[in-house]
Amino acid sequence: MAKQLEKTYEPKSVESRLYDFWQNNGYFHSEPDRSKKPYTIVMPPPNITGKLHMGHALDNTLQDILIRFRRMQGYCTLWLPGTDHASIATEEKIVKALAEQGITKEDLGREGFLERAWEWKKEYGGTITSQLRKLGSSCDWSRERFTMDEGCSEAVKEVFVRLYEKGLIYKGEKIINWCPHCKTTISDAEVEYSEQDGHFWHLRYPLTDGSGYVELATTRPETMLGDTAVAVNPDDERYKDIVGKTLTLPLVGREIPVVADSYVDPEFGTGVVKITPAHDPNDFEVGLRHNLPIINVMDKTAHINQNGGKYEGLERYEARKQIVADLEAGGYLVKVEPHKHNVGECYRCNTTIEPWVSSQWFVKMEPLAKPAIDVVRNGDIKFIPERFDKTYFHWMENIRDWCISRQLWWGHRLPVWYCDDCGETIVAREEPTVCPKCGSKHLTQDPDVLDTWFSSALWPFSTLGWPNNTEDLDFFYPTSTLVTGYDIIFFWVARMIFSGMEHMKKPPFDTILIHGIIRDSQGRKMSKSLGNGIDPLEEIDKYGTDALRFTLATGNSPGNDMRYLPEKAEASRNFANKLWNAARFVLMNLGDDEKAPHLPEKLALEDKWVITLFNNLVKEVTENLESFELGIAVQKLYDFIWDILCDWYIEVCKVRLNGEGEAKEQAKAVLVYVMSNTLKLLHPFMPFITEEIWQTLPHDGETIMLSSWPVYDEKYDFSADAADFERIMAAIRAIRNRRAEMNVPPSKKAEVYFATKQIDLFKNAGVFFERLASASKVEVGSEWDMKGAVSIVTADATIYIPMDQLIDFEAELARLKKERENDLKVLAGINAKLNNEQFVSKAPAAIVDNQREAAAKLNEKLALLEESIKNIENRN
RNA sequence: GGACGUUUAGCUCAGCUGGUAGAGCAUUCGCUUGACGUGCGAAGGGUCAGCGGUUCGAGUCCGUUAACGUCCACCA
Repeated sequence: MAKQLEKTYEPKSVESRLYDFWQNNGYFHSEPDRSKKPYTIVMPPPNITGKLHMGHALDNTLQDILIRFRRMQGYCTLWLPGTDHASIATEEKIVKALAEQGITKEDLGREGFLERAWEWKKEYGGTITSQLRKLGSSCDWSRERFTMDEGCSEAVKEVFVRLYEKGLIYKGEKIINWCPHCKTTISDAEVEYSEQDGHFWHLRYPLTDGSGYVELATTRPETMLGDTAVAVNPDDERYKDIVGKTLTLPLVGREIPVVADSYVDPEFGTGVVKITPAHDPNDFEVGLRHNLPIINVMDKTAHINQNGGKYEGLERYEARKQIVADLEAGGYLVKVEPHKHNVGECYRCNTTIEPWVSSQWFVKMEPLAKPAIDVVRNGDIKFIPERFDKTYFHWMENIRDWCISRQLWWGHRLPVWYCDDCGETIVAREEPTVCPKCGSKHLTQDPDVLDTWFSSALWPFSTLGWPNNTEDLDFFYPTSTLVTGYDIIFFWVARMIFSGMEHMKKPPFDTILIHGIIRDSQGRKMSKSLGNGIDPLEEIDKYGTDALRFTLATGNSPGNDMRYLPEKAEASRNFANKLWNAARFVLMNLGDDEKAPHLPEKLALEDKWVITLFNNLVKEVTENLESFELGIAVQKLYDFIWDILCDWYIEVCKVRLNGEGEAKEQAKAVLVYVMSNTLKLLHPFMPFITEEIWQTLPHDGETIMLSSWPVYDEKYDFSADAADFERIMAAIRAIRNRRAEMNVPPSKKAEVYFATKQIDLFKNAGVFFERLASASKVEVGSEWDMKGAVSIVTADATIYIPMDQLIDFEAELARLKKERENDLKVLAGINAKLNNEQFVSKAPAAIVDNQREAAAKLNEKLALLEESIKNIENRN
């Protein structure tokens, strides 16, 4: 015996050792190799604040499967890893940590704070990447990048300056989404809407001339402090007379005009809308059209500011209470109704967003969106599944300018300076020393940083060296496949596409493989607040990395969510163990000096059968992987390994392995060949166990991960032999089936007689019936007179087992009749088709032939069945 | 208000370009068959949500209805 494996597979003793082996030998590393085609994946960079969760596990498992597959296929593969600085999330974490020490970030100052932040990054930023290693991720760690490293920062600056110079980045006084908790702007994409129970406060605003009042309704009464008009629809007859008049704003006393604007829906409410340009996006638009003043009544923590008069200093909801009370006291409140409405919240902290007018930096989207739409529309970039292109188009076609400035410290600072003397704005790659306009040396850099997604949008090329013309960039860009969840299509995917088109003039990737999210066993989203998250590292600890990966890949189809059930991981663990034991069996039968996997000259029938199936498997799995049907591929591997290889092939091989001589050598060779090549197919999914086994089997090369991917070969298609072996299998199954029905234990052997036209085939298979169908003796002839024996009818033979005493003849008769009834039903169906001229003339010939054959076989079988029934009925 | 997704065995889910349904788990029966009880052999269980259509033929294509879910949207 050459080598021995433990009885059960122990992932822990294998995984870290093999990962180190791969890494230390540089197997993950990649250099441009012009003799090969490139296959590139850039890893969606996890946040440095992150801890590995199921989403990461799925995302990276899928990427690793694709990369390992292509690497074995002979591509020059690069999987480029990295992390994201996650501006808001990280800053918040550090602020919290500081708070525990009683320090605010202002105490430290910008410099001091950033120093802390970098220290924090150094300490915790590597957590997630070390966890990714536990998953077996075969990325090129020597190329690990960080969105705020020198190169990425240079790319960010370059992009900012270029877009500014093209007029695609501008500064503007606009209404933006303000998070009073994070104290920064966020982009439209970062606002999440949720329906909430609120109120409709009906107010009356008196006309200044004393001729009455108008009634209107609002969900946010506190914003009235900033009202600068009231609007009605220009076609609304009811209010024709008051357009142009002024109202006196209650509590404030300001005179505000009544304006006519088609934005107002006369059917809704009273048809009158209060206009607060500073605190509502629609009102802001109306304000622009009518030249209304913008009165900002809130500060950045959503407290009323000095423009709010006596309400100054009140928090917005406190102010709401006060104002409603005062309105009521003043007779301005008509009524209050309950009202459900959509409230925008910050996607990071869930604080209600305050629309706010302020001066911010924007990316002009329309010119960028167009090429990004085209490249998906013309098929140069494909979503898998396709349906996500609809989502993408809808978003891209309706996109508004992207607010990119953030009032934070952790992130890429805007490369923008202002002249203290003349107010000139200077946008430059390098810090300017003098104002180009007035020559002043007093320049101040804009304090804001950029939206985190601004840098990740550049990820596919900034990580390859852009803006420099590097060899990497030239070879590996455009990248190949982007693997990510549908939840960040807008945040990230869309922005990478327009960035790639704008700066590289080429799409950043050709395929976007979209996956869903992993839910808990009840179908709920895993979340911190629910505490229902499942830690992938714990699952790895329990079942092994391969089992987790296998679980995530199985039964998962692109774009769809998936529930994580521990039972699935257990099943995967069992599968790994099954494979392990199959390998143990093979090894047990090998000598010390086995040759590398090869096929012998002479092959037995069962060899041809398994080789044919394996050859087909190679073809199918390869096709599935190439078309991103990973779940289907892994299912086929599971079925092949468990059902074909273990349950059948190994079992029939035992016959030869227990003997000696050439037959034994053949069986060994085929076993090693099939096993070792199957391991290759499985390797992308279960990298550790396959490597561990492959190494103990005879092999060429250092590692399975660099071995060559099996290729379909026509000369290994022995379909006819395979079909013959299937006839034997069918007979074995039929015998087992009948014995089970009759409750005969396997230990009770019995003689078996075959009446068949294929005498040689069944004669040669005699040993299989002895081994797998509890036969004590096998006789084959063209017919047998076996009255009283149990008879079993298959398409190719009638099988008699003389176990008279075990038979309940009545039950047996009933069973046979039921079988006959079933077969007749099926036959009737087939005949109906064959008698249908339409079917015969219109269906493909192969299908028709197939049905004719099936009918002929059934007829034969029915004749045999009929005979068996008669035999029992006439037994005396 | 739009758009999309899901609805297949008790549970969780596969099912690619249409040819009379599959897996895992669960259930029932039998098994120390020298790789594996994390196993072996066998069984039961589905009008593929409803209706209509296209087709020789539909879980698979089209329309429609219902339930659930997701995303998008400026109705104060």
